[in-house]
Amino acid sequence: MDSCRRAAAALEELALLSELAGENPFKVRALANAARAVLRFPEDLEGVSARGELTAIPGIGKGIAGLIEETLAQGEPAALLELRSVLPPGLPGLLQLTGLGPKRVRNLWQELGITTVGELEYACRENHLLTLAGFGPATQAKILGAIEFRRSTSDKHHISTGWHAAEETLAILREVAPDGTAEVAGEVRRFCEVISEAVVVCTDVEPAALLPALARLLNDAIGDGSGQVTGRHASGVPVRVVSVPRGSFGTAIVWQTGSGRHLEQLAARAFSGGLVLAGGVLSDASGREVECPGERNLYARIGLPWIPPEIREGDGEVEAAANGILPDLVGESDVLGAVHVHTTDSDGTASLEEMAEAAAQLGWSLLGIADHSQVAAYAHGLDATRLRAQGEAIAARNGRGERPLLLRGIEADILADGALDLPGEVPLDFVVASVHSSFRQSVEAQTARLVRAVSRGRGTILGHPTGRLLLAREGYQVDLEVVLQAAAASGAAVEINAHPFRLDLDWRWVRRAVGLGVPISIGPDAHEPAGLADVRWGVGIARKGWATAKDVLNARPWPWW
DNA sequence: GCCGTTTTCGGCCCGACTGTTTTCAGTCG
Repeated sequence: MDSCRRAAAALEELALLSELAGENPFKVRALANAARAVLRFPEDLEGVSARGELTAIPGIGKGIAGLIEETLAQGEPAALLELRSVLPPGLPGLLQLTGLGPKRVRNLWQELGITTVGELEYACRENHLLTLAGFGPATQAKILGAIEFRRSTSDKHHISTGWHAAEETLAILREVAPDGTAEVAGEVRRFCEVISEAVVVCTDVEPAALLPALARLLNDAIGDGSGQVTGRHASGVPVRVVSVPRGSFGTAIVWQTGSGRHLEQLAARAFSGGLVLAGGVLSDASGREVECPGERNLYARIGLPWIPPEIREGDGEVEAAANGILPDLVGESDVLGAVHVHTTDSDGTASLEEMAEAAAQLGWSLLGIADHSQVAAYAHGLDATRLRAQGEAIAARNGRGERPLLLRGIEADILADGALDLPGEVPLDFVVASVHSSFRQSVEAQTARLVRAVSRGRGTILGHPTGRLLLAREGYQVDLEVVLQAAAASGAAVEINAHPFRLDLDWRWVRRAVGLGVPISIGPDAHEPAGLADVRWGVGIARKGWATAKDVLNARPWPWW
């Protein structure tokens, strides 16, 4: 499989650079298609190549087969090296900015010599872009805004990135101190959608061994001499490791996990009980440390039950804990399955059967299939005929009594007039109403479209209700309060789209939805079998929003079945 | 660059939106 990934990476970069070089767009697409085709190819390419059967793979012809052979033989095709030497290395970075595509990047480079984000920003501030045909003041301002947005978010990371950095750090700590304790803390443990660092607390690590061990994983790792090491994971996430004595672990991990407000409230309770909680240490009146080897010890010392990390935001949880009314949060084991799953019928990489099989392996009893609707032609969206055929395949499978039970759904775009792109009169169990993010209308117009989609009522799930930071562009903004009210009135659900690169529902809105009785639907937006596990981000955010099992659509029988 | 028995040439992914135009190019999903 490694050969597939290498070939796909080479073809993908070739497609990107060819596009910047102004190649025939159809050739560019052929390269990109081929990259996808080999990535999802189930067999190692070395053998296929040896048998001379590369061109049997759909999307691979003589030309691209040659490129793949070059990649297998010498690492990278000559054409890629050639393009890299011709194009400035900063150009692909410019493409990352919203509003800049290959044509404009190429124009900026050739006409103004701009090859880096820094040069582009300078040119915007000096009004140089106005001299280019097709560039006006609005475009220049938009580009400047995109640069500023990127800068303001460059130190923010999606939780999945932080999660992986933390897990790799944990693995190293467990290796160097097999008898010690090491746990994730901080924003990752609180399940913040967007994190700025990954924190791990550990015990029993030889102080002299800590830095060298972590330096294997982290760039620019430095120790502060008191057991704390900081560095940067390859993904860009800053990592901080705090090493403490066993007796201090409970206090330390509470201190490193809670938000500032949560800790303030804990400190206030400690103080009223004659204790001092400060600087990650709990002390008695005489200033002596009160040992707490586990979190429960600390909470118990200040008269509280253990509080789940996800809700340690200082948002009422301390009071609820004191009154014994903490919610019994939904857990991964409560989830019966997932909705919003794609197959090869649209832009997924696995068939209906393969996705169902992967869901069965997770022990799920239901799986909601939601391929794209016809307007999403870029994703090979389904028209009425193909949707009906898929529905029949689903009914046939369900008829054989196989598990999981498959639900017939569709991810339908909300069209410009607010209607859903539903292909004809095809029986469906549910609809994911998905906001087309290229629709950048006023807040009122966007909100009205969502309200109209949600008002279809039961069986409707509102997908992409809002962008969190990673997608927070103007066009996504809607008045969620109005939309949630409409959902509450009509019985529709609101989806936490838990795609690994975005979470489309801020936990504060999850909590509001729970308050209004609007069901939360957890959609992994999985395009491949492994993606089904991404439902964990949805569960985490649901927990963070104080959702219990009864609040989550996927954790209970659907009322409209 | 890939594909195809109605095609070996002429298609290939469509619709909405924005900003720049004054009929359309570029971007996005």
